Amino acid sequence: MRRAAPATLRPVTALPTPGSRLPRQDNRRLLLLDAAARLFSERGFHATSMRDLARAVGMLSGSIYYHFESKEEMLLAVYEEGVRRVAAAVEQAVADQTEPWKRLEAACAAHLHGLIAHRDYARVMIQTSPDQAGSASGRVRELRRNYELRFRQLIEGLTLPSGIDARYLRLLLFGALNWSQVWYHPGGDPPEVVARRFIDTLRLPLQAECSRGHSSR
Amino acid sequence: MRRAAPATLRPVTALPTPGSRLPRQDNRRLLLLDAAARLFSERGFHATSMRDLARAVGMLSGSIYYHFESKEEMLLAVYEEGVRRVAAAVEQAVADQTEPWKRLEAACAAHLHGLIAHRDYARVMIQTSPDQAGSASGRVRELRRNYELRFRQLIEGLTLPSGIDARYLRLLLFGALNWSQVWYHPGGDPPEVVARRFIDTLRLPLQAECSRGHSSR
Amino acid sequence: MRRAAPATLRPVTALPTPGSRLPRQDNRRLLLLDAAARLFSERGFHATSMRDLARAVGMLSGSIYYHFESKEEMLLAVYEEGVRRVAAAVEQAVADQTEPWKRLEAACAAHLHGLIAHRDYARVMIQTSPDQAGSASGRVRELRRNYELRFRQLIEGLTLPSGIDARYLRLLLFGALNWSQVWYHPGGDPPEVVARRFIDTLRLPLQAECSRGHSSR
Amino acid sequence: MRRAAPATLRPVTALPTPGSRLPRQDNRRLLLLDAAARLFSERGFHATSMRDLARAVGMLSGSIYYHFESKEEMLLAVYEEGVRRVAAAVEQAVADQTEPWKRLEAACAAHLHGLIAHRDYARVMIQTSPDQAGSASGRVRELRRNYELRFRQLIEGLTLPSGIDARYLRLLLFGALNWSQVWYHPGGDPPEVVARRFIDTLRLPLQAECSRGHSSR
DNA sequence: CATGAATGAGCCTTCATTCAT
DNA sequence: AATGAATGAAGGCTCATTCAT
Repeated sequence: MRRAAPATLRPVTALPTPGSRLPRQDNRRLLLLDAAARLFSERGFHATSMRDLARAVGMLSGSIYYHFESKEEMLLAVYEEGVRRVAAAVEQAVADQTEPWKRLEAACAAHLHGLIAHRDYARVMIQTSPDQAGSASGRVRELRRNYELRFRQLIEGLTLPSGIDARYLRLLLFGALNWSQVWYHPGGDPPEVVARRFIDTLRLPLQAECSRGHSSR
Repeated sequence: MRRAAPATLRPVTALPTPGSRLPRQDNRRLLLLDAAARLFSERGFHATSMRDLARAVGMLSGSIYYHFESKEEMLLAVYEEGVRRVAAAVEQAVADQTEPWKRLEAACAAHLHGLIAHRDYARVMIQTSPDQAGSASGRVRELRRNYELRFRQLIEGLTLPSGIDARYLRLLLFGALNWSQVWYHPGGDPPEVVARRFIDTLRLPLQAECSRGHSSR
Repeated sequence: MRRAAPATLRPVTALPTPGSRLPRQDNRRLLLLDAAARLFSERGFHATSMRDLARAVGMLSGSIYYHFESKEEMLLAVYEEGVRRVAAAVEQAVADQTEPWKRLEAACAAHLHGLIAHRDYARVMIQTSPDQAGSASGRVRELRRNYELRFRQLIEGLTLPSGIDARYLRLLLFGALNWSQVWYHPGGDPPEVVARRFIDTLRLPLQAECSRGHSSR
Repeated sequence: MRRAAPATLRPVTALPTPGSRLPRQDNRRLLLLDAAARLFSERGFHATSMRDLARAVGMLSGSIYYHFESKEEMLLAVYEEGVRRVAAAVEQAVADQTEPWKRLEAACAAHLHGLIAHRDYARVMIQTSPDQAGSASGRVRELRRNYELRFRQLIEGLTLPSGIDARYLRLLLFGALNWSQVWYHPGGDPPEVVARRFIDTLRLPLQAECSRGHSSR
């Protein structure tokens, strides 16, 4: 390999099928990506040095540059991998449902589950604001918007009582979900439960209100 | 080190009592604190250098050490000032109300308003996780807990329908409010409106549900 | 001093008048410049590290950056100082003469003397081609052209026999003079002698030819 | 290290003898040598990396080491090839002439022509001073002296007017010729013209002076 | 012949911090 | 209160080179 293609184009999470000969092609890049996700999420991007990253995978700092062009490229790769993983889970979860509230709940659960299951990647994804991503800020902004679009669509699919603004519902929900990274710690309720509680807090009353609103008119 | 009294013990934002003269002594410290809040919030703590801070107030980097013991002390000072400002606003807003939902709404509005009015300080406050605060991590954790306690109390004062968990309601709300820093930009709805929308999304249905629950029993 | 002004604007070579209080203001910058001239000329720009330079004046590599913005700025400063010194000597030498060939000879002697007396600066000046000066290439080109202009003028002042091209005479002479850095070593003929020999090789016959040409026509 | 036969012992530029096949063995070495000549001459030895060289011929940096033992060996090989090419041309040009001034003129023209025709090699040759050639400094010095010897002999063959020093004539001429690399650019006068102009500037008057000197004695 | 992957030293530069003045 | 000058460690990155495959 002359220059590593962007992570997102490869099935990075695909486990090698047992008998396959897909050797360890690029396992170091993956190792590095995992280390980067972990250290960036724990200490922050700027507080993590290339030497830290190298040490974490047992190589020398210069060797990283065989796999990544720069530290910033690593950040972007982590970010993209994070988005990729969570978005894929959400997409799949939504596909199994048809009822709008169920779809939203499934998406929330998958999103939350993703934030927790891929905690390192997700924290980088959430904490890296476009402004701080340097030359990758455009790409980061694009990835963010794309991902949010999914939730926008799901919420637009709901029937809401008058007086409830879909935009604020989305912001409320999205904020609440993402903030979970601040307080969630393994050992608490599993993500599915958290998601259901959140949705219940909003859905039951909203749906009720909505039905009453309809029937009373 | 020369002098540098502890930042947190002084009422740095206190307006001069009518007859007093502005405490000339330390207007540079305030300038520095503002610059730190702004730069830390824009670029992040690690991406801001002491030279940047010095340049922002027109001094040389070494001179900062007359006012602050270290860069980390500056971070903590910004953090504390942020908490101080927002907490004071919330406390005052709550004091004006007696009805539980009104109290919560007022607190949310004040919190949101604080996040926006003191944007620089608040962003530092929200983005600085205890883990990343180095030796100040204990103090940061303490400040966070204290502040959250206020919201915990306000929510415990509500009468909620069965099936709605107070804790998740708090997490939902708190997350939603704090996440506003990601999407809020001046020129959109003013904080009072945002707060009302958020509360409405939750309160009206919840209250209704709750009343029905009460009346049907 | 906040940021060092370019070397050429200051009377860097002026010895402090005995009683003056001009302290040692910036003596480190001068020391560094001398070291840079020496090392750049001995080993070449790229083969000299900032650590080498720092060691040569007894400081640490980072400290250099208080005096110079970058390594390239040092190169340019050496180059400019070299041009400044040699050009000043040439200018003064020319001023003492009126007869065209004498003026040229004086200029050559001063140029050669300059190359030898300020050997380190001059070698940097001669070996640094604009292409290799990076972002300073424009400035280098400009300095070169300015300096050459002086010789162009001096040669245009000569009366030459037909068939002798002033341009090639200039190139011949200028090349011969500058090439002296390759072969000159202290202990050989002093620069004045070298200059006289060069000029004699060209002048006597050219002048003779020229007179004959005139008289025979 | 793998193999890398010494560069200098092979007639690298030899055209294939009519019936022979092009020595397929080492066309990559030639390619590399050309690339090295070009890049070393354009950017300088230290500013050219092995990666640059590898990229220029479409291989990876490690692969160079099959053809050359080290970067310095490449420099020496370019240097030697440069000397070889120019010296061969000079030798052949001189062989065609018998009259001393004609021989010198032919040598100058061939030298100049060589500097221009093999510009990349020649610039490396001229810019690489023995001091900067590291462990190859001895070899470089030897090559330089040998080449200069030819010109020394040609000039000693001239009859010069008294007062003209053969040594300074040589230095003048050699410097002037070599300096052409600084100012020569393709599109100007062809090398033959430049050489004739230079020689004319010196010869005609010198010869005239000399004849007069002879006839008047 | 060449590659892929790594090494380890070294590069230029920036950093937070110190301290005499 | 602040500056000028420096420190020493660390930063991201590039380098020539190696070597199993």
